[in-house]
Amino acid sequence: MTARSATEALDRILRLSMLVSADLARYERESGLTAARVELLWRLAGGPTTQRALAAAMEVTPRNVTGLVDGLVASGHVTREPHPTDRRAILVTPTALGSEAIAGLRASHADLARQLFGDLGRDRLAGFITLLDETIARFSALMEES
Amino acid sequence: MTARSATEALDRILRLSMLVSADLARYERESGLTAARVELLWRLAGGPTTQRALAAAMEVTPRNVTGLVDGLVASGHVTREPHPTDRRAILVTPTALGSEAIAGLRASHADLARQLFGDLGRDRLAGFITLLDETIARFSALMEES
DNA sequence: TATTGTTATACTCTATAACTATA
DNA sequence: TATAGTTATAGAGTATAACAATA
Repeated sequence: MTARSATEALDRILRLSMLVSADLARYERESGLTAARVELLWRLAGGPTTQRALAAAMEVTPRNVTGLVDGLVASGHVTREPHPTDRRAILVTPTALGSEAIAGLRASHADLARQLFGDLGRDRLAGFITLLDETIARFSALMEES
Repeated sequence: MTARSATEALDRILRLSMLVSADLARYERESGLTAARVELLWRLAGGPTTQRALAAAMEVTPRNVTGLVDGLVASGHVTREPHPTDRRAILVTPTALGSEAIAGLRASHADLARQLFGDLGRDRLAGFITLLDETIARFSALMEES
């Protein structure tokens, strides 16, 4: 049995990241949405949201959100509604089409999880999640250092 | 002990993907290169390459490669050299600066792997790699279906 | 005829800076 | 004075289509 190296593990993580990206790209093609617009829609799941809050959540400039919302308004996924108490602000609000897209995202996510891990077995799944959590914790700590 | 769900595992994978992206973004800031240019440089590790081959490898249009190479020529990372036998073709060739950047990428990769998995222990590391390989295999199969 | 790379054009995401309307 | 959003401007990545030079 060959000893496995740390680099081999990192290579696997990178490969999985690429697969996740490819899967997202597939969803984009099918839905006609782009990654940034999907992310914005995803963040509307909790209800109508101001552009300022979206910019903060997405870690992007307010100007950028203006453009993304323009696109989603044009495609019919959201509308700009007046804020009930603050006349400066706008509530980005999903339309029926937008809500359907969000529901589709959730369903697609759950389906992928089932197909990837549905047959894994309880104990191995728990062990895998533990290892992933440890990796995430170390990675996060490294990112915060720099 | 709570039963862990497939969705929890997929959420971890997505979180790790985001961390990988963030780490790449950090490298971009430090090096002054962009993700697409880093990927192109990375693919020059095997030696000078035609733009056509780069476009095929990166799954991107030839026109796009023209722009990326323009940028890397301007930053001094590569030069365009004539192909020895095909006068239509160009060999994108790393400069000393470009080769240094590629070496830096490799070093940074190895360092990250050591910091993430260096203390994991032989058996747990081997088990983790096995789980990751299984996940990659299932994911790849799913992507090829669609 | 087919291939390599470029020019022309266009769309999206991203950023900074200046500005308007409102708080 | 501070905040929410827009206009103006710019750069990077991406794409298609038409074209020149070469194979």
